[in-house]
Amino acid sequence: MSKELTSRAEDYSQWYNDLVIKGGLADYSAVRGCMVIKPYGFALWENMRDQLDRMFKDTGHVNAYFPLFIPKSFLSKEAAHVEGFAKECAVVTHYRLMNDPNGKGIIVDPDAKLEEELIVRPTSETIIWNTYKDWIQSYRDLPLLINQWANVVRWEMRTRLFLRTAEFLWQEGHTAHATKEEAVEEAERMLNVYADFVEAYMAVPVIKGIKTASERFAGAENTYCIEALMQDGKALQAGTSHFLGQNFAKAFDVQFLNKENKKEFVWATSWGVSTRLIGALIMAHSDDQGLIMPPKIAPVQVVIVPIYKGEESKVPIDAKANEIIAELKALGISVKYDNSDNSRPGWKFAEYELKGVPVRMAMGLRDMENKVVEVARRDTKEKKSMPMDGLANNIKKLLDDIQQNLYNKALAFRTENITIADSWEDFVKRLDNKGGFISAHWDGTAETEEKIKEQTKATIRCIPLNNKQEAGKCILTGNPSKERVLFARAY
RNA sequence: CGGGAUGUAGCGUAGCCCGGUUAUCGCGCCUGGUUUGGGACCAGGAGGUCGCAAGUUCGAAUCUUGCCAUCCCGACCA
Repeated sequence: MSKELTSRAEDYSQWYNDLVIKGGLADYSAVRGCMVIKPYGFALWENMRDQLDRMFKDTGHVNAYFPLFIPKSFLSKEAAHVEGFAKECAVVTHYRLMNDPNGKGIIVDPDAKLEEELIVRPTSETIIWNTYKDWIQSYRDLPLLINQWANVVRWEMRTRLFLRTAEFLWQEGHTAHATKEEAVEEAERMLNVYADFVEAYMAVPVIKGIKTASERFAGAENTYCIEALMQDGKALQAGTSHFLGQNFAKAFDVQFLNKENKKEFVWATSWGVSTRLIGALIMAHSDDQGLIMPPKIAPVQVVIVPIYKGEESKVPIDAKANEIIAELKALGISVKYDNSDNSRPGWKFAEYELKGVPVRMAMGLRDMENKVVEVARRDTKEKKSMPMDGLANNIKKLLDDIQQNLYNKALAFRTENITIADSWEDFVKRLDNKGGFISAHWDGTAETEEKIKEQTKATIRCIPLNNKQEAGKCILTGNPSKERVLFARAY
């Protein structure tokens, strides 16, 4: 394995790919546009998933599972929805293979054509609402608060590890409510859950907002989102929560009897975050030495590297290490003890830095005599000796400190990179110079939004929640505007 | 689907322009030994349809044509 990562300044996407691959998270697979998530990357995803799942359950949701395949006719029931997803669907047309009569391997059996094609889900609204029709009759059946952890397929033209793969893992919540107010409240609640998770666990600050009509989810009445800023100045949509109105209820005829014994269509939400969050994590924190994992979701929080001098010193070092490991584990800290003999300490140091393990401890006979260990933190690369006495508690504090420091650093970066533009020239200059979020006036029309996108590649990332109302002039057209919106180039 | 590039051992590569013994080097891997405080060293060893297919030639990794695949930049998108 090559030791150096490509410098960020040189080629950001190469740097990103190196981080993912050399950091041991994932790799390209034999299938175009799909990736293999390696054990280290999957452990990270599991930590994120488990925490999110707890938060969903704390807000009253339960998990279920719906089919991978969606009959083609389901997808077309909601007009905007099919319009949005039709271009990127994988379609199952046959159910059997056969030997090629010409002896050239195996072919699709032409006699095994499906009556109705099946779509591999790009999202599950349709199959779920088709099911909800059977589950909902009365107001007593509401609200219905269900989440599923699943994989989905979107046949993208161009893919990027974690950020945009043909298949990805995610969770999708689908809820049904008796009133519009309740549904809106739910969509906002889940947006807050996402924001809390990303900020508190991933240490990535986000901006909560709503999408403009043209950036809205296909079939939604309103799309809430959290937007994060990456180190190259581009924005990343980290999660979305949709108020679906009664669109899907009407498309799938899901009605309930209210207390007055009158039929009403139910109100819906859906919300999701995906393995893309891992991409956000990488691009928000990593440096030229490799990944940096926030302690709260790091697959390994502490790695201990023993320093041997000859076979006989292994015994006492191993013994002491095991004591320390037991103390750390008692505090719920995940530890890896790497006493493998096939690589030397220096190699291990570099390797765990590449993988982003928050805290590294090195311990040799010298340290044992002095009753200390060498502790190095990944975020600042600061090294110091810490006494064995009270070590576990001090490491716990250190992990908290690293978590906080990562967040502060990312927040400072983002604050620095939200700027205001009041003229078109300034707007374009800021985009080209350092990127970031640019707060500017917009006349509110889709046409202007489109023109800005064409000319600058910048899109409106969101209209921040509780946005300050302020009269101004549109950056492009000069038409009146009542508030600023956030523009950025995005992934 | 447009523009660019690349395909040689598990990974990274040299050789290609100008055809010529047994295809280069590094990492990794295997065996033995010495080592271990920032990517160790010595000795020995295994590993190759040079992306695929045709063609030119006495002879092709190298030249020609076609195909395939991948990556990067666009369009599309979470």
